[in-house]
Amino acid sequence: MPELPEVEVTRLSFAERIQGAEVTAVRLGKPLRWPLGVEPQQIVTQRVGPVTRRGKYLWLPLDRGGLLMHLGMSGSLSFASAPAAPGPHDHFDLVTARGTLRLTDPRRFGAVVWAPAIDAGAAAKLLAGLGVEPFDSAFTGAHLHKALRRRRVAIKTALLGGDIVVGAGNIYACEALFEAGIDPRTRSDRLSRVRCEALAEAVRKTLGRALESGGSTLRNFRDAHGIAGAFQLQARVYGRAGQACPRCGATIRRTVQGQRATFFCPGCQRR
DNA sequence: AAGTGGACCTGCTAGC
DNA sequence: TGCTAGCAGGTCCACT
Repeated sequence: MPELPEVEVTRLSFAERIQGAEVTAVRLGKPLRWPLGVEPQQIVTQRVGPVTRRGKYLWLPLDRGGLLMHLGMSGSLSFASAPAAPGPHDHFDLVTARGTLRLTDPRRFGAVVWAPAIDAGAAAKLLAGLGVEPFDSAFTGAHLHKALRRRRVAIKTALLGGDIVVGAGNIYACEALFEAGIDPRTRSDRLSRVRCEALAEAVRKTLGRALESGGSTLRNFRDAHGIAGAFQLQARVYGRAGQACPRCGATIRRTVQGQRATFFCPGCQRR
């Protein structure tokens, strides 16, 4: 589910309200991807600081460390002052005086992990190796071109890797490549500098538009207020195999790369 | 170093 | 109507 826009929309929807709140209880459901890494009791009485995002991870700082959270494929966070009784897919509650932050995640690929600091322990390990932020000034066509020079994998696969630029998952990688007019099967090291400039711009534009739309809701994504996203309605290739390309009218195709579905227009996306 | 495939887990849908 | 195969927004890890 959640790619960078969904994670950022989620962050914006509860960060201000939870900041400064004291943790009064922690409730764990079924195991998530990794163990919490601390006794829940150790978190109680700590205060929540400003929530930040790195790639698709959220960092929730506490007085003596913090929690690194990931929504996996099917996770979402809610923040409510009077939460319902936990359901079968509610696997983490951070109860505070201001409300309860709850991770709901049917597939349990998500995670909540304690670390003494964002650059220490488990957090450091998980965040190491992430690429640049797409909205950072360091993310340029030149950066992309330099990184892609040593890669022979298809550009779609390279974008999804997250070690060059973070944030574009399967939907937005497909959409950005469409935006840039690049065939997703193009070998990374064959992309010219000019096309890398176009791609960097397309990634920013695509993620930016999704952010403005509140993210994409394919199945169950909601922000912490329970609001669904709307970007999926403006997706131009993702999930549209067999339909006409909105730009050139050719039939959109579906293929598989690295065990993930890829959607593209054979008419206006070139190698 | 870079690339590949498998692993994690559950729910929904299309098709028989 | 009921069962089953296939698919889903991520990413870590082991292995070549």
